Amino acid sequence: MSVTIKDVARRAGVSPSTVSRVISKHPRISKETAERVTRVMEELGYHPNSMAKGLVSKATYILGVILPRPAEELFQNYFFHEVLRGILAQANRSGYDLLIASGSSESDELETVKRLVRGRRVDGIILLSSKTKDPLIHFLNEVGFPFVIIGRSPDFPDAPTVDNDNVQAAYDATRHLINQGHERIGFVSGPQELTVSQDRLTGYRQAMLEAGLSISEDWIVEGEFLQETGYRAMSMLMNLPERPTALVVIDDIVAFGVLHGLNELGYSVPQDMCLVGFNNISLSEHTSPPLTSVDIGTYQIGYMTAQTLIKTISKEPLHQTRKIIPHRLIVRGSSVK
Amino acid sequence: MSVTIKDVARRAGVSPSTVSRVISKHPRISKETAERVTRVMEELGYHPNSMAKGLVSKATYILGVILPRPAEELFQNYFFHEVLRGILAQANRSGYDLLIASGSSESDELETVKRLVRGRRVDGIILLSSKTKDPLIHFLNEVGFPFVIIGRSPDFPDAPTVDNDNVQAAYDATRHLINQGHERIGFVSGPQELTVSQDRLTGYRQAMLEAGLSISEDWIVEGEFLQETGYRAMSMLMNLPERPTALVVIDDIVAFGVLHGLNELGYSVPQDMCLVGFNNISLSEHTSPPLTSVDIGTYQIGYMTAQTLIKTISKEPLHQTRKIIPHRLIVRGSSVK
DNA sequence: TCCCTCCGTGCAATCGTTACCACACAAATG
DNA sequence: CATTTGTGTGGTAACGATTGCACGGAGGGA
Repeated sequence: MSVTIKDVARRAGVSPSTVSRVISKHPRISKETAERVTRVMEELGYHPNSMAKGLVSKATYILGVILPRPAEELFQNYFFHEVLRGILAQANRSGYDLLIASGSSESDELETVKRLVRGRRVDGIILLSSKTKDPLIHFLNEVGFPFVIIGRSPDFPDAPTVDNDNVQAAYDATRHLINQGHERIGFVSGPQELTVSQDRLTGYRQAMLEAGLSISEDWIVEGEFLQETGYRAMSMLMNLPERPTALVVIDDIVAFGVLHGLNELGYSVPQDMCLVGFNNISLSEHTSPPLTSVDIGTYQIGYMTAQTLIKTISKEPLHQTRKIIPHRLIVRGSSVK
Repeated sequence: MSVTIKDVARRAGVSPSTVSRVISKHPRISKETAERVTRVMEELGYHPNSMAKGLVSKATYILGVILPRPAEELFQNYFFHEVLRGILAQANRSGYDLLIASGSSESDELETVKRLVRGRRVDGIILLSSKTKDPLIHFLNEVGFPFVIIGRSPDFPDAPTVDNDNVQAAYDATRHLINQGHERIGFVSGPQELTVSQDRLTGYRQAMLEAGLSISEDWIVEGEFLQETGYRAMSMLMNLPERPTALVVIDDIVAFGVLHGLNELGYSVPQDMCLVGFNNISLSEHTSPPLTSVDIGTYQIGYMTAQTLIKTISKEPLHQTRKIIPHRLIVRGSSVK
């Protein structure tokens, strides 16, 4: 049916082994033969059968990406998309394809990963979210399969990860608000079990403590990565007797919800409330007022993750198992009067 | 190394053929054997090697998704993401995985597709964008490889596609504005070569014509799927001597740019300008004012596309090669005074 | 009782590559 | 000139599954 290595061999007047050697650039092949074979391959439109190749070489040149489950409602659209672009770019550069998968429940997800690993469908796995007590990490760690986590996992300190210094990032964001003269600063968080929520909350507390400012626990609202969370948080916070004058918000999307709610109630940003978000998604530049946000180098996270995974697969030593991508506070209208 | 069908066979006291038959639910296998083998498979944590399987069966159970090139700057983040979720859901339900790929240039992209097809890396391909004179469609059509286009391709009317009735959708959006009493209505478009731009423009013109309203060509601005386009279009349109009082905007993202620009210049929506967008992304509910938008059933598009492709792969006849997903106008504050 | 049919299972070829081993021949060494 | 070293290539056995063919035994009909 389709053109195989044998067809090329016959047409070029050599053996299949020789063709295989030409493809893998074996040193002991004569220049003339190599050229002739290459020409024939192009003539016939030959491409090696990936499965035959994979069967013998035990490599698929596919990286698996496990998406967070939509069911958990913590699907960070915009963040995820940028990360994926970064992963894809680096994977392609290194000759890898990307297989994306998800599960509809935790056990389903684990089953999927087992299938991918045991069925040799991918050479390595990228986990896009990291929570504490993650059974996926546990499994991958146990069977010794190459994987990289985006974020960090306190339960498996040796697992390779790519992450921001989220504590420092939140510290910087909070510090920025303190520098503007704010004393009552609130924090709108994501789901507790995610390390990113925990870390940013820590950074916020640190900055407040260091500045000698006290935190009312009413100022800390937990939710999900959705505008609804921001909207709801806003109405709770604005009804407090002693309400904050500024907010650090876990994600720009959530901050949009806050902004919208404030607008609706006739409050003005930054006069009545200052806002700082995270992720610096492209829309943040185009709200009214534009949103101050911590740029966490989302694309670069993806890029670096793929690179780390590929190194792990080819058994190159990693000089550091925990890579930190630098962040940068982008100050815009939502936080300066 | 890893557990194979032979290990299972040995442990269960049967031949590898029998194990294979148990897996594929061959009818002529005794119930007892089937149960015993199944138990052993679970005990050993056996998963069939996907490449050995694929080599002989000539099926990979992988669908390829070709992303639009970022270089073209027509990467519709939010649209794409929802579609992908739909594709993924349906693919998983049918036992398929998803491989995503893109190219950095047109020829690179074609090369990637050739590699996927000829190298038997995927069983079928989904094209996420459809433009006129698309070399990918030409190639896939020529070699007779299963594929489905999201959108439509005027050059290949027989190719299976999943699409909206974009002419009608834009007609409805425009009609809605006309019903509100507007007479000078503008249109902010995406790249000309995309069929979606062409179709929506057609629908807009149709509605205007039918209502006996004349269109000034100054009211039609072409750009890309970016906020910048909206921002720029807005400033051009507001400087016209006879400026429109309402706009149909090709995508919500672009409409955000318009909205932001208007806010910045102190114009108010909907008093000074009414807006209708497309795609009804989740943020549209949370702008100030909330954005009226045509919901095109993005998730369902993905879902249906995967379903159609899988049918094509298994050579089931399609009762219709061109599937239309219904749209729905969601009226919000940006278009009613 | 004999033959035919059907059921459950094993044997062996096959899918398209890779990689080890062998071999012919040329060049270099003593 | 004999021997070693090296170069370019072919033959063949894997890799881990599927599948057509064959075969022994049980059951049913004549």
